[in-house]
Amino acid sequence: MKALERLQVHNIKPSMQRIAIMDYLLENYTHPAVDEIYTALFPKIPTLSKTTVYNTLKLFEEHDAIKMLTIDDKNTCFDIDTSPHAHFFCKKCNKIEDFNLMKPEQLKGLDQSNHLVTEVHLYYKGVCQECLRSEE
Amino acid sequence: MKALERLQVHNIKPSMQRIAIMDYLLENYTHPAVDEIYTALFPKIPTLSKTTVYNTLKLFEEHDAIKMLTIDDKNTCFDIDTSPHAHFFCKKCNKIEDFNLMKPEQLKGLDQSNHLVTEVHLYYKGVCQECLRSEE
DNA sequence: GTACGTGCAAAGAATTTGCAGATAA
DNA sequence: TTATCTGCAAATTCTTTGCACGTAC
Repeated sequence: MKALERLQVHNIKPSMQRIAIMDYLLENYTHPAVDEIYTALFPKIPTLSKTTVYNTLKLFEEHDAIKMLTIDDKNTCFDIDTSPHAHFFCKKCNKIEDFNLMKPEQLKGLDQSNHLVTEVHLYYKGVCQECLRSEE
Repeated sequence: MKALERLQVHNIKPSMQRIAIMDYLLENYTHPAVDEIYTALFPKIPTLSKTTVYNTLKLFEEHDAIKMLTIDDKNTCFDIDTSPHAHFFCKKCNKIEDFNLMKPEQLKGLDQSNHLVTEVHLYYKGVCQECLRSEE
């Protein structure tokens, strides 16, 4: 899917910067943080500012075009794949990879992809009962 | 389990501050962030500094006495329960609750605890194949 | 006395905000 | 025109670092 098309599908008004950022996300499945995107695009768009990257990613997320990942406590990362899937975070090189859901016996220890899995984190997000009530 | 005992089990040399912080974690299953712990303990220990809270939590984590949670991108939280379990993060009040593992049909939508689950995040952490090789 | 623990102040890094100029419908 | 988009600079927040003092064995 082309960047422009994807913006339109999610009701995001296109601009040069937005297309470039969406394009980067579509071409690079590296779950990039703000700085990676900024550094990659700056040579092509020398007027680009980090503020715009922040603004744009926030906008994309609000329109459900991307998903925010809070795996790495140093950097917020973004995923163009919004469907439910798991991730693997290497605590040494800090890279995030997509990961197939694993069977319980594969958790912890060495899995078939030869990564050493030491931690499993499962989070749900949403709105709790109390907050739902107070919204009425 | 008493705080002192838990420190000893994990080979952490006790001190007044360490006991107080461990005690707070054992008494409050709120998955507190640094600031919550600091604010709660400061009245009792007026000389306490945030640096010490940071140092202590880092030390606890290194000794596997607590687990760091990177759910909320604003605040790193800590969990005294190091066994594998799921969490629920309310995007409105920012509270983190323990959550039983849910069946797939309960994911997304309203579960039996009446929280509105809108996102499911599953992360694995560890060391990737490349980094394992370069360690040899 | 030596090693370790604590805490201040400063530095550093990630992110947000305010605002003014640029751009587009 | 009129609303929206962009980007600079400053502010804010979270976290780390350097260092000196204090404490304990």
